Amino acid sequence: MIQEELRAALAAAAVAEGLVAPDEIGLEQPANREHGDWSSNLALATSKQAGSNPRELAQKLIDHLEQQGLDHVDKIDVAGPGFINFHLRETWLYDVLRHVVDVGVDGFGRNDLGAGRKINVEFVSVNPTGPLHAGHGRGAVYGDALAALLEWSGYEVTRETYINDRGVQMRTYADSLAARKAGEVPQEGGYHGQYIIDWANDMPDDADPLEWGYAHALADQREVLDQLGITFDVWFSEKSLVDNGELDASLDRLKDRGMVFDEGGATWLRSSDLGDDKDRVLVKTDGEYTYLTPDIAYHANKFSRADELVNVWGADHHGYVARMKAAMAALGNDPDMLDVQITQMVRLMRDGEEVKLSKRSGDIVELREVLEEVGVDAARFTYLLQSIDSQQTFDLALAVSQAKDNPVFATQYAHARICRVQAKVAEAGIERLPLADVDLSVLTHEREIEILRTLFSGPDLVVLAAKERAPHRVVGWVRELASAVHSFYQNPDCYVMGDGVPPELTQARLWLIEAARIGLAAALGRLGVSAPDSMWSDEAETEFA
RNA sequence: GCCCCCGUGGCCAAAUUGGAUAAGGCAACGGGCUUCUAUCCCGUCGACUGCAGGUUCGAGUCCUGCCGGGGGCACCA
Repeated sequence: MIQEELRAALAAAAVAEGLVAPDEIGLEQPANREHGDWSSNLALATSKQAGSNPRELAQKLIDHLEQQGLDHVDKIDVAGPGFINFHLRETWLYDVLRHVVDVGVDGFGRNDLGAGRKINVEFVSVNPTGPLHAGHGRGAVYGDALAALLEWSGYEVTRETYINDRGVQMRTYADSLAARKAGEVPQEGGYHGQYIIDWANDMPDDADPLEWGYAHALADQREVLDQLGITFDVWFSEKSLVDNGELDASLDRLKDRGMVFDEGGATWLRSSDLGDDKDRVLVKTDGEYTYLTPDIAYHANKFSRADELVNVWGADHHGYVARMKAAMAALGNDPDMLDVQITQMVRLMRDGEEVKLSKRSGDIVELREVLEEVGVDAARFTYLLQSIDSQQTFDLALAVSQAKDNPVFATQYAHARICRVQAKVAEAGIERLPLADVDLSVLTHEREIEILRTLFSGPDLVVLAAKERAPHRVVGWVRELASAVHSFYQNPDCYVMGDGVPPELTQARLWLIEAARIGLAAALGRLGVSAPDSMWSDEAETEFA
């Protein structure tokens, strides 16, 4: 593609000028179009070693570049402090269009960043002691979208969740169910939610509260995750690690490596030697393990199956990161291969009012209720709108509104509009000719060029988003593409067919919107959001007509 | 007290990970459109990027110290 050619040309120019070119030559698409289509900071980055001022150096480099007779390049100039700006002919964007059509929805954005490395993405991982809440939805959708993004980028991905199916919380939960079943109030520190009362009512008299409660909670969580379109490759049981001796084995390994000591009747991990603020208890004085201990065995297990680990944790677990990394280092794993992503909190709003409690139960709002109110597409898209580093406001009313300020609607609508135009054109008996037979050089309108430029930036953005573990960047991109499509669609000078639109232009525009459709469908698909052919059901359509 | 995240026009926010003149949306103001099936399109107004230093050719972005908001600091999970 064009940027490789330009990079190679810049590298050659640097050599010709007697400079050592940086490993990665800076080349980007400037925000301001007056600065050309591509811009390099090569002269700025090397002016020191050249011992000359950046603008003069840039001009010398340009002299070398101009001798190379580069494809698509119209002119090259120096700007600002010493940027080298390439102004291209539109022909390079027609190559972009052909490429997008060639790779299609499945191939668009696909890249080899991961080079087949195995990566394990662990998310959700909540106690099987109750339903998933609205807040859990963010981590769930983020983890799933991140996994898809990594698959897109050439990783071999395992989607995994960890079930804390043993220990104090499970017993407390079972006791709370039993208490409600007996018509009593759960003890201090027990589970007091409305759902415990409901579930206790459903529990058969002869059921074991621990087993029944576990199965019920798990089934409940799984049902909602299924609705959300999230499927795990592995549901990993904490209990299994204890039962099969893996936990003791990892504890022994820590002891053998001298990372453990006894004090005050408890067993401690020397985590303070490895970056944690303090040492941590592994085995309590009562002989019970802390939460950390099986989790260490679990992470060791994951490292035996994958090259890299990603954990998606809620903000309330951030204090736990340092000790887990320390534990991995203590076991001889590379703590840098454990990447913990912390999701900040979600505030639910409806029409400007904060929603704290469930309408149905009066408890915390369940994820199920969010899905019922806004649907899967809107829920997924909305959860993914912002970086997980910042707190989120999720407006339920906005997520279902059919207006352009609803990002989900606007984005899906762009896809639907393209489909409607394609259908309309087909109905008119106009057939789309093979791309090779179509002259794309008639695509010169600003709106057309904007779509092509956005499409071009997609694949690079996918790589960046995968590196940053930031699916919201893909959301931002697809919104931008949708916006470019709407502007094109709305502009009377850009009609695909109709009076005054020459057949050649119709043909070129049909391919243009098909390329845009591919970009939209590819990105939405990876985010787990549908790309509809129409925004309105058949009934509504009839009504409107 | 210590740790993590955030702080960008009146409000919600983006910024190619250190680039040029800091996107876009809401609201306000001024025009226009009624379509290839949909509540739109174009323009104007509005920002010492929380504060103070530092590094750099260049800082919203990196470093230090403050201020403000949220979350966390268990032999709970």
